[in-house]
Amino acid sequence: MARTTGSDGEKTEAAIRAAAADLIARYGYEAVSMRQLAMQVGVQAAALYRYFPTKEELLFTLMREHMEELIASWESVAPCGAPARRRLAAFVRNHIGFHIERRHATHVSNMELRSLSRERLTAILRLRTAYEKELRQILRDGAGDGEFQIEDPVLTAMAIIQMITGVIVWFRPDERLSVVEVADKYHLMTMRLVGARTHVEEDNVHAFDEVRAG
Amino acid sequence: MARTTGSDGEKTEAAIRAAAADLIARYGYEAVSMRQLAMQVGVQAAALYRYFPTKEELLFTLMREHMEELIASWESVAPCGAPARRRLAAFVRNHIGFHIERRHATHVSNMELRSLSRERLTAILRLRTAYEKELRQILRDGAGDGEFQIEDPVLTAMAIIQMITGVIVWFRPDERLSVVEVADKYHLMTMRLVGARTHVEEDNVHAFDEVRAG
DNA sequence: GAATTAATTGAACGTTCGTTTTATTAAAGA
DNA sequence: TCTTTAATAAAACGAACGTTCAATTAATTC
Repeated sequence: MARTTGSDGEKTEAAIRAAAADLIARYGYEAVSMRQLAMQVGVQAAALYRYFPTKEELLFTLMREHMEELIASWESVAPCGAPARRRLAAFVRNHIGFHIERRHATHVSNMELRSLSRERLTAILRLRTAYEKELRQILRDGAGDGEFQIEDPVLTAMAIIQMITGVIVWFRPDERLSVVEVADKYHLMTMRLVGARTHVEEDNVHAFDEVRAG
Repeated sequence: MARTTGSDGEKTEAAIRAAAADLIARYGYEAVSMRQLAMQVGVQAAALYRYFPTKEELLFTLMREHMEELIASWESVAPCGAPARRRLAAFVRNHIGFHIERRHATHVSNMELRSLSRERLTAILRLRTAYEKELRQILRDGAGDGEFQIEDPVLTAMAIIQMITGVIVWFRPDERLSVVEVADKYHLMTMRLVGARTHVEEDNVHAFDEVRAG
């Protein structure tokens, strides 16, 4: 056998990415073999090497693109000139919406850092740090304005990120809470956490919800 | 060669546990081979099978004992009759202290659930749920008393656990913050998160700090 | 319709995996 | 001291791993 009828490089590559994110999120990078991945895609293992030179390069591609898309997503909704509490609201809501939408890819990006080589790990961490700096700046601005009560913006940023990223561990679609409801609750908890004195409703731009629900 | 001079079963088993927690935390369960583990211990791979029948049983033992010790640790410091805000303080401080002291084992327990068989996974999740229920009850009690402002105790418990467990991702000893300082900061953030109105200082039993610093 | 390119198969490579078996030596007990 | 038991080494097992290569066929181009 050789080339199959209806075969298409673009479709195959997309199928590989999707299957890889799914399998790696579920079983872990090391536990998933190239043969298992190929079977999920519906091809032989050798066919994967037409699209990705090594297994690790495939992992790296998934993680890098996920992080780039996360940053792009934030840049597209960030209310730059707005007060800190509104920017924080937008950050939390975008983060939760993005991560719930891409649970598999997020799981991979969060869990498989140790499977990357030094240089590739550095590249991913650079992206992650850039993203986290956005939150730190919001917290610092809010603390400076007196909107927030924060002694340690770096530690608080860590705590918030871990809290709002943790949603993917337990959230399952079609359960008691919708994405918007979950985002609402985390938004409220975040505002309390940073000691914001204003009402949450005022800060809710609903930009994310409108776009995603659209 | 065969039995080596000075060899001792108890010491070897302890060395295997320590090396396994260290290596698995760093590289992941699937990525660590029995030969690699044996080399770290200073024995041949076959010797490991005198102490653990399979690789997975070794992983399971590490995770189960870690969870049991976590629960025992909480039971030893839990101020049962105390008001909710003091119990919450004790919970957060014990959790952070315990997890920082056992970063490797915690990492394993949090990251390697997917490498367990069905039955073993169930056993670990049962322990984890039992622990989380303690926190949920504290939140419910506090909400009932009016000490806390919480609409969704289950979701809030998840958020708090993820936040305070996340400390092991970034915390390194010998850096700018001590364990007690980190616990202080997380305690304060948690109290804000649950909408506690009282001052944090009153709720701080310092039991954990005294025991560990002793 | 012939030539070229794109996409894939099937078989094979050497390596490493978890695990088992057997033999061997140190320590403990009589 | 002799016997027994505890602890380990050394070698080997079949299976699975990531990856490569040559052959083969579908789609595209001329």
